[in-house]
Amino acid sequence: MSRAEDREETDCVCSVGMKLTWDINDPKLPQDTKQFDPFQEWTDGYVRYIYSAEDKNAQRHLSGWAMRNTNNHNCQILKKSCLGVVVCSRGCTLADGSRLQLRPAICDKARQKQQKKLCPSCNSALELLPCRGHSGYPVTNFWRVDGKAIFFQAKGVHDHPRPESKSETEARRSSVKRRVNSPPFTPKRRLIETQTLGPLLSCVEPADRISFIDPNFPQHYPAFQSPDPYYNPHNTLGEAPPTLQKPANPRLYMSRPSYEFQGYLTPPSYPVTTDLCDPRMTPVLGSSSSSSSSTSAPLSASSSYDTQNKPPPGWKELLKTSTPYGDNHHYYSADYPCRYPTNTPGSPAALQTIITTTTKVSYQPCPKPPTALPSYQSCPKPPSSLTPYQPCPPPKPPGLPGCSSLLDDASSSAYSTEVKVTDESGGVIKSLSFQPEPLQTKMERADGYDYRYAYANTYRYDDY
DNA sequence: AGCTGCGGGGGCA
DNA sequence: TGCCCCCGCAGCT
Repeated sequence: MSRAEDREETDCVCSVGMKLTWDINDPKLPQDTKQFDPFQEWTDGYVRYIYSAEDKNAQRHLSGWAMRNTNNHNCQILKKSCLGVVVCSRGCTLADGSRLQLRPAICDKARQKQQKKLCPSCNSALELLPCRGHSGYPVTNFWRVDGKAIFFQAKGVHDHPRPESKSETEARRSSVKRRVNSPPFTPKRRLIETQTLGPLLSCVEPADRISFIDPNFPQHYPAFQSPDPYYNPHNTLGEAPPTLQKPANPRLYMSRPSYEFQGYLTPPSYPVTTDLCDPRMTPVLGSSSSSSSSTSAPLSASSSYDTQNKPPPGWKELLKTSTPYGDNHHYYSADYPCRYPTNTPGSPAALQTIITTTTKVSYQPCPKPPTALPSYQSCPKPPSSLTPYQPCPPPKPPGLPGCSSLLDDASSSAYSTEVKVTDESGGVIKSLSFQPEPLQTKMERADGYDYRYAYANTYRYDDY
């Protein structure tokens, strides 16, 4: 795809990065950037963002998607490609029709190890749904540091559900650790806990999955709408409905409660961070979100990634003929190879609250980014002059680095939401604040842009 | 152990 | 030539 096409596709979106015309490969990127985009964890589609070089998440090239480094032989541009998502090969469902959506391990070895494990629910093999959202290839993200800005460009539309976010995976891991280090709890207690924190797994009825490839499938995939509010692991908060009416979480009926996966299934003190990082709920994680490294879920896919990652023959042709991106409404193509459905926005069920935590919604402007903070350029270069792309170790700026800027009129009116997740003793485990997605996504949605997966957080915006 | 980034290298169009 | 991918390595957490 040419740069002009990219621009044409994305110019309708009004992030700071989209307002300006540039391409990650341009010799010179915009230098007069005075405003930056708030960090977007769940980017999707052909989008561009310009982050502040002070943004820690941007510095770490963070993404909710499982992105692995891809060598593009360009040391100035860091390229990452999406690994997809790990699901149960049988599409097994729990009582509520939920299904696993695990984060593939980034490390090849870890991923292979992950693939050897079984579904904690049905014991069947797990499957890695590779991402083929970019002309049959994985969605790619590009990062480039230039001046005081970090330029981000994404190419492709994820054709699979979201895996666990990095923060989720880390939280689960730490939850497992806590569980290991703490006295075992009874199933009864787990019931309470799950009812309180909600499920972390997402799923779709197998039938839905089958119908997913139905060319007649509606653009918004209502058929995939799960009646269960717990459908998506990300709908931990924003998608939360006003009530807590919900039967016991199906995870309670996992056949192997002692499975190592249980920490993932029923974390007693799981920090609800998932969709607080949703681009539609632009996170303001700041330094506290400096998740060092996430890990893959302790599950595996039955099929080889490498095999699946190979675009099937005729894929490109299919995509070309369907021109899924031609009109910037890629999801509307009947031929678009969406392989995995999710529920639909607007679903009342999807709006159900699943965490009973201290949720405070405050309306407050995002502070302007500090102006005199160290930039990438100020960092000592490595010995090798051939590696210009060397993000500095995260500085320790004051204030809220994650809320580094105001986008425009739209974003300036944005407000942040702070969520405090408390443990059983009432202590705050994690306190996060986040913002609704920037205007960009709003406009996308106005175009019917991103309803594919109907991540419950999407609803939040509408609720606003 | 796993994440991350870098770099060499092969295949393909 | 550009893009894709795989692989190994090293540093870090």
